[in-house]
Amino acid sequence: MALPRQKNGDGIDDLSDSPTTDSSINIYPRFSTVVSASQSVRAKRMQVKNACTKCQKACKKCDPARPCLRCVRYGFGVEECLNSQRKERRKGAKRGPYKKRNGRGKHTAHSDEGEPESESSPPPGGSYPTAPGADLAPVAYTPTLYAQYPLVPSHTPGESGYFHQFYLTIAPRQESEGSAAYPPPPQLFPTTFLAAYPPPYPSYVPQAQTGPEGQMS
DNA sequence: TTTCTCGGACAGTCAAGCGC
DNA sequence: CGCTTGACTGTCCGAGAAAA
Repeated sequence: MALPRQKNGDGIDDLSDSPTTDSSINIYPRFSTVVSASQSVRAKRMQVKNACTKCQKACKKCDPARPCLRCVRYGFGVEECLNSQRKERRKGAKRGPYKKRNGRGKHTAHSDEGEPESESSPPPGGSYPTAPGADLAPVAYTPTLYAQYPLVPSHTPGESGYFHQFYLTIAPRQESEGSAAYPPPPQLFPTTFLAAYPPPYPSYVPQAQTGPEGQMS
């Protein structure tokens, strides 16, 4: 990476760093492509477009909300959780002649080898498959539930705020299929999140699948 | 044991170059 | 002029170090 690092980081760690964190639960997405438990291939990593200055300095995962979850965890407010500034791109750099590749196709910088673009890639909006066997599924929070939490103000002028989004990573299945074989449900949120947004929460009622995506408006 | 630091892999962006 | 390529820049994983 190209950023100059400063020794006096903000001293903040990532939510998922601690070895005590239940690794079967992520409160925001890490990888865009869902990989079944039987596959050992790692999915493509997701990145936010613009990390906040705190996460950037600490080289830690950020999320689009402001304050981001990491800042929420450490008690930073909107005033401190600021978008980092991006450098202007250099123009006029000369390049040598292009090497020809075998075969044609869409942008192949990252997909030359391996299977072709599969339908399992989420659409640009960031929806996740909910088909049986999927390891990552959106929690079907209703607007009612979202309304329990503070609206995250948008930094884009004219754009209204939005809610934090949460996704659950389902733990790998046991060998023996069947509902009885699932381990007991893990704690839904890390204690740090619970401290920031204490219960009670309305109980989650699974909704009938009406489409490929969870219901959220 | 927990928190912090940071090297480097990975991902996204976009202008130069290419070919129709 | 649209598509491809690859340089450039940002994000953040994950391992090791430091602190409590």
